[in-house]
This record gives sequence, structure tokens and C-alpha cells, in this order.
Amino acid sequence: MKYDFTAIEKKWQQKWKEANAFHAVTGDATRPKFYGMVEFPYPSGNGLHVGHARPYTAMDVVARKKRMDGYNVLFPIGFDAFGLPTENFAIKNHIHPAIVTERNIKTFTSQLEMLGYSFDWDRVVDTTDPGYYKWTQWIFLQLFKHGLAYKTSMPVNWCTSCKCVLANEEVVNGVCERCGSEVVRKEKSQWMLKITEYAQKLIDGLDSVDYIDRVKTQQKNWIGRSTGAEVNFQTTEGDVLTVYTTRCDTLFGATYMVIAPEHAYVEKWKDKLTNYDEVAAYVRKAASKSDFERTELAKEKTGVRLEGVRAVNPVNGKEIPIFISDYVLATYGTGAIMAVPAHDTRDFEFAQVFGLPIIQVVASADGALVDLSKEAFTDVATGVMVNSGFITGLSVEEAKAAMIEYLEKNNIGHAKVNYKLRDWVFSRQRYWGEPIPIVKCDKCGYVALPESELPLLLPDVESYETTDDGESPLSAMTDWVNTTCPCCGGPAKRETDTMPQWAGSSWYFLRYMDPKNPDALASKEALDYWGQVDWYNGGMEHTTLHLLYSRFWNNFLHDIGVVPYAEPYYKRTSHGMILGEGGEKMSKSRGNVVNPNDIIDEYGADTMRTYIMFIGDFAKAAAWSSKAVAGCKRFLDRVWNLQEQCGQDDAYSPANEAAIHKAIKKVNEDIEAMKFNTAIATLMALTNDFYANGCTKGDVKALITMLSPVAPHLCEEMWENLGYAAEGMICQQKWPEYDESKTVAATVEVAIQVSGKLRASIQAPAEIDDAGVVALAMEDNRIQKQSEGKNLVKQIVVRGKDKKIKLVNLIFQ
RNA sequence: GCCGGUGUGAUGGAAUGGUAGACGUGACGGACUCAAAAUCCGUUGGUGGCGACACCGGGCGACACCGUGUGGGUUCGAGUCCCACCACCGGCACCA
Repeated sequence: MKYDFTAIEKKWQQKWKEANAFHAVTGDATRPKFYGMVEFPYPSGNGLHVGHARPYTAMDVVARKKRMDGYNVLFPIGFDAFGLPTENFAIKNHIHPAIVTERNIKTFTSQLEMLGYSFDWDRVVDTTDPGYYKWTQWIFLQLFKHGLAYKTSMPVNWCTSCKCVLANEEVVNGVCERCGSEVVRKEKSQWMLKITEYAQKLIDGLDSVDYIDRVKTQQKNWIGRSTGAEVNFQTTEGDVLTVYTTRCDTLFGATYMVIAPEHAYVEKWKDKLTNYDEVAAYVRKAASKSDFERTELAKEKTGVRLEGVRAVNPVNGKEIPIFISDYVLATYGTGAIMAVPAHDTRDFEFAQVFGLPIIQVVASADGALVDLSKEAFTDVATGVMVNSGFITGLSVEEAKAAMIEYLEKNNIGHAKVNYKLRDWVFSRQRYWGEPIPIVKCDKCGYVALPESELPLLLPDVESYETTDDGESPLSAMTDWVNTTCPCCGGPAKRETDTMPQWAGSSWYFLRYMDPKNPDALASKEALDYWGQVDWYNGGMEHTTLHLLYSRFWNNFLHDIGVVPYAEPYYKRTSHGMILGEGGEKMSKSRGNVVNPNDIIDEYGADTMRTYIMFIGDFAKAAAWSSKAVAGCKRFLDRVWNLQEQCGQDDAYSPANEAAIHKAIKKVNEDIEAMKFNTAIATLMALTNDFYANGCTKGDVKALITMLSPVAPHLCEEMWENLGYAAEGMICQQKWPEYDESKTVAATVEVAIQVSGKLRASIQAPAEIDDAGVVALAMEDNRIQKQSEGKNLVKQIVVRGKDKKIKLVNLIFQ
């Protein structure tokens, strides 16, 4: 019988559909629930990429396995369809983006179906569907009503090519993440979301979830919590200049201060500065620099001394100069620092350039002064304070505490926590996104649209292009823009910016629970039943963007009582990239892109699935190998051919029994731990055993049951061919049971070491005791050779998890 | 610079501190075949001498030593743990 994968795969995809086999039942109390999720794709015109197939297949295997374990599984899919590529395609080809989106979704859907994924197709969400974005807008209004959405004029990242504002997260190495063009700073009025308000919650929440460590540390670093103090410096002009420092212990070593070029005091002190022209010139120059120039290119420290104003060090009363320099950021802390060149690398460099005094206040552990001629001394672990008045002699940690106490007592400062995290720039001057449901009234200011008017539909426009002055295409639609104020009834204008692509993906996991609900983002019943996403797998590149944003929204929704859990995802894992055949990134220009459709045509979806799971460690990058794909097809052929040569017995054959029980255990554990490659290796080895030993129908039944999450179509067909159709489809079967006692054969192989070196390997009865196995080992002639003329002084007997002896180590002297 | 990760045959990769290299690829040998493909069976980390078969070619067997980026250490025993270093990859990057 030939393995006609094309016909088989079509047949079973149809049967699963007819049987509604992967339907998730909201409210089913008879089974435990399992909610597994993959990142929904952006439906680009290029179609599905092999990069999608890896995480999707992995979660599909997990979902299928969980069903076999008796869970009520929710494994949904959807489309994150707003966004630039579609819009750019629409502009170029004069097609409405909605039509492009619909077409792309169709292509993606057929490709996903071809791969045999067990999604619940009744729960598909599409972020561009008004029934969906109604609730995206609704959540925005809740954020607005709770003061977490605000509009402000600020310098933003402006992509010169996309003519669009970018979030900090979308700027990579000074260029636009999407198109690679230069990003400059531009003053614009923008909607912002106060994610900073949730900085601490987003750190604390990580303690209650099971994310891989890489994700946790990256999120923590991104949020960038630091603890320190704010310190007030009096100035000779009677102002108070407040700085933030993490090293208040070094206050006695502060020999000058620096404020950011954007600091308000530059203007405030305008009349008092004798060199204001020079200062103003520096401020202008700093403002015109892009972030890229300000960081990457400006290695050498620059700045201007503010002549005419000086500050007073609050702990020793010394007058110190004040500078402006672009190495101090306006957006962090107070935009001003106290500079301690002896113990901060950047301050040290600046002091070198300007010839400023360097006073050592931290010495090495033994109290000896350190050489400061070349670099700052920044060791905080062992340092001891010197030249520091009342904190002299304390360790750095003790000094920090003592100093904060002193500052607070004397009212010149206090402990303070700061975060690197910035608020989220939420406006885009583009067409293909959710309209922001706000109107601006001259009398009432920014007013929320009544919730009854949601969804605020995206109107049709003549042109999808951003206007020349960088405004949204919607701004040209005067009919739409001009409206009345919901508050006072007077004339008002609609907001013309749209939301960023991250909006729709920040809550889609909630919509899957109840995707068609017109009255709420999801019913309380559905939210309570499905709770958290139990397992969410996705790319590392989303760690500081999508993953953080969606945690923020969900935390907020929890705070206002909409969802039952603060944290949306219980477990987060991440997959490695699929590289091209030569180990390089797949790209059109390199011509090494693998199209899943081609693999399916040549070998079938089951081979594609098996290979993509077998390719290597799931968490690591892996290079495509067409040879290895053929190897996986060979494996499936070998499995297929077993059905014609196996015996008719339903029981396991004695020759394979132990291996089968071991495999059941191993594959079970491996799937749970995402070690798909070794799970498949185990099944390959088992298949090899079947060929070597012969096998029964029962043996094959066990094999295909275990293989079915990975290669479902083939296994369904074999299941039917072997005559098990009456028991239902294989995807509805229970995972086979294993018996620990049967995983061991009657005799075991025991490795015999002498002083830790392997010298022999002997067969021993499985039930032998320690003394018996040592005696047996001593009889072996290879061991006798090693022990000649010596006495046995020590023996170590090692047993495996199954309590059977694995290894004996003998020490002779 | 800071944070995280990785380093194992020709190759993708396996190994709760316990027989390093599972499984796949490639290569080599054999069976089947007129032949090839496919399939099936076997071999495959390096080095060394030894034994016997055979003897112009060759394969066979048992054994020893070395071997998981480098150098140390802990341990009866280290790819795995600790210390120092090297290389590569990812993230952040003047965040005071």
C-alpha cells in the first residue's frame, strides 16, 4: 500500500472539520481546561513562512497531546491585520486595505489548514473587524477615563520614509525597525499611554508567572528599576536644583553638576547667564541631533559651563559649577545630575575634558586610596568611604542608608525609585489602524466618544497616504472630522490619528474566549472559565513590545474589574529562528527562503511537521536541511510500512514491551518540556526496534498513538487501516499508559568502572543486589587485570530512576 | 561597557554529576537488481601497538591511551558543578 500523503491529508482535514474535533467548549466542568496559544500572524502578502510553522506546529503538538490527556483545549488562531505593509501595498496598487487583508487572510487560512493544525476555527479573530476593534476602542476609552491615556506635545521618533511616529521600541540602532530609514526627532502632539504607572506591577507580576528566564530578565532590564535618592542642591540664584542619584554615598565627592540641554532652568536662568549665547547654541545643536548621533557618534563628552550660576553641595557647603551636556538625558530622573568623577565613568570622562577636580570618597576594601589617573573607581561591593565626613569608614551600602537618613532628616532629599521605562507613544498618523475614539472640543477639551457610539468605523478615504505635513490621511476627510461635542453639543473635531499595530494584539487572547460577543469584550462566564492563557509561545523579539504591552493592558483591565487575572499568560516559552540551508537568515535577497507549500507538495504536511520539530533544540536557531527533510519522510515511510508486516496480536510483543513502556514515558515528558526533537528520536528508535524484532499490531498501535500529535494525518489513516475506527479517531484517543515496572528487561547491562574509568560492561539479572553485582564484576577478567595485586578499598553502586543498577565504580589500592 | 546565552564527530544535534556522541544527515561496505533508483542489513570520534586469519591486495578480534573552546579546581566519577580566560550569538546601551 502506497503512502499517498496528499490524499490522506486532505481526507483527514475534512474529517476533523466534519466532526468539529477541535472545538473548545466554554464552561465544560467535566474536564480540566487548557488554553494554549501561539502569536497570531500578520497576514502579509508573502503568505505563511516556515518561521511560523515551528511555533505553530509545536503548540499544535502540545494541544493535541493535551486533548489526549483529557483536557478541554482552547487552541485558537487569528489575524493581526492592521499595519503598514498592507497599507503600503494598498497605496501602491490603489486597492482598499480591507480587500488586501481579506485576500491575505484567505491565503493564510488555507496554508494553516494544509498543515493540519488543530485550531478551533470557530474562534478566529481579525483585529480589523469592526466587531473586534470596537473593543480595542472600548479599552482605550477605559484607559482614557482612568487617566492613563493623555495627549501631549513631545519630541517623537519620526521615520523620514514611513512619515510616521515610531515608539522607542520600534527604533533599532537609530533607524526604523521596518524600513531601515533614518529616524529623527520631531515635536508632535501625540496620544500616550501611561505604562510607566504600571512599571512596578509589571516587575512584580513576573514572580507569579512561569516565563523562561531570558524573557523575565529582558523585561526587567527594559523596565530598568533603580533605587537611589533625589537630592536638592541650592544654587547661588536661590533656586533648588534637584538631582537623582543611585550613589548618594558619594555626595562628598560631587565636584560639579550637569543638567540636560532641555532642562527648564536653562531658560529660567537666561538673564543670569553671562555666556547665554554659547549655551543657547549648544542647546540648539543638541536638539537637532537625532538620537543616533547623540549616542553612537558622540563618544567624546561635550558641554558648556553655565557662567553666572553655581550650586552648593548640601553636605559640605562647597560651591560647585553647573554645566549643560547632552550626556544627561532630560527624560530620566530629574534631567539633572550631581557629578562624581572619581566614581562614575561618564563623569570621569567629562571631568578629564574640562579639567575638573576629582575627589576620591571611596577607597578599596583595606581603606587604601586607589589610582584615579586613568579611570573612575566604581566597585561598590568592597569599597569603604573616605573623605566623607559622617559616613567615613562605612561600606558603600551602609553609607547609602546613612546618607538617605541624613537627607530626609535635614529635608534636603529622600529615597527614590526610578524606571527606564517610558510612556507608550500610542498615535500613528496612518490610515490602516483603529480610529482613536476621541473628539476635541474647544470648550471641553478632549472628550471620549460615548461607548454606545462604538465602534467608531474607519471611514473610506480617497487617498491612504500621510499628508505632506505628516498628518493622518483621515485629517483630509473634513466631513468625518467635523462633528459635535458629546459633552456640550458644540462643534468639535475628531481625532485623526489611529492606534499602533500593538493595540489589537494587546488583548486578543481575551477575545478568543468569546469571539463573537457583541456586548462585552468577552462574557464574564468565558473569562472566568478560561482564565489565564496556560501556555503562550512566541518570539523573543516581542519580549519588550507586545508581551509587555499586553501584560500592561491586562493588568489594567484586572484593576478595573473586567478580567479575573492580573497576569494574562501563565507560561511563556520562546522558539529559535529557522535559518536558511547555509545557516544564514532566510531572505528573498539570499534566495534561501523555504516555502512551506513546496515541502507539503513534495513530502506532505506530516513530513513538514515532523522535520520542523526534529530540526533541533526548540529554543535555539536551526538551519534548514533538505536532506534531513527527506530523512523524516523516510521515517514516516518506515512507520507506514509497519502496518503490512506487523502481526495481528493486540498485545505488545515481549521483545518490544520494555521499549514501548519507556517510550511512552519519555515522549510524554519530552512534549511537556518542548523537547520535540528527542521525542521524535525516541519514536524513530522504537521503529528501528520494530524492524529488528518484528512487531504486533498492538506495538504499532502504541507507536502511532504517540506519533499522532506530530504526524496526525498519517496516524489517523493507519489507525483506520488497522481496524480501530470503531474506537473513534486517533486524535480522540487517550495517551497510552506506561508501567514503570515494565520499562526494565529481565537482565540489565551494568557498566563497571575502576577509579571512574569504564573497564567493562556486564549483563546482570535486573533484581541483583549491590554485593551480588560487585561479586559478578570481580569475576570479569578485565576487572581482574585491573585489580591484580591490589585490594578493593571502595565501591560505589549507582542506580537509575527505575532503581535498577546502572553502574559500579570500584576503587583498588 | 552592562545583562543573558552558546561552544560536543564530517554535519544537525543527544546525554537527572554516573557507559560521551542517542536519533537524523552524509560517507563507506553488503543484499536485492541486467543496471540504477528506492528499500533492507551493517560500519562510521582520533591515535597506538598487539593477536590471529590471510598473505602482492585485505578485512577480523580483543586491548590501551587520548577526546565535549582553553587553563585550573571540587569529586570515587565532570560535557554537566566552581574559579579564571578565549570565541561567537542575542538584548540593552551616556538611564546617573
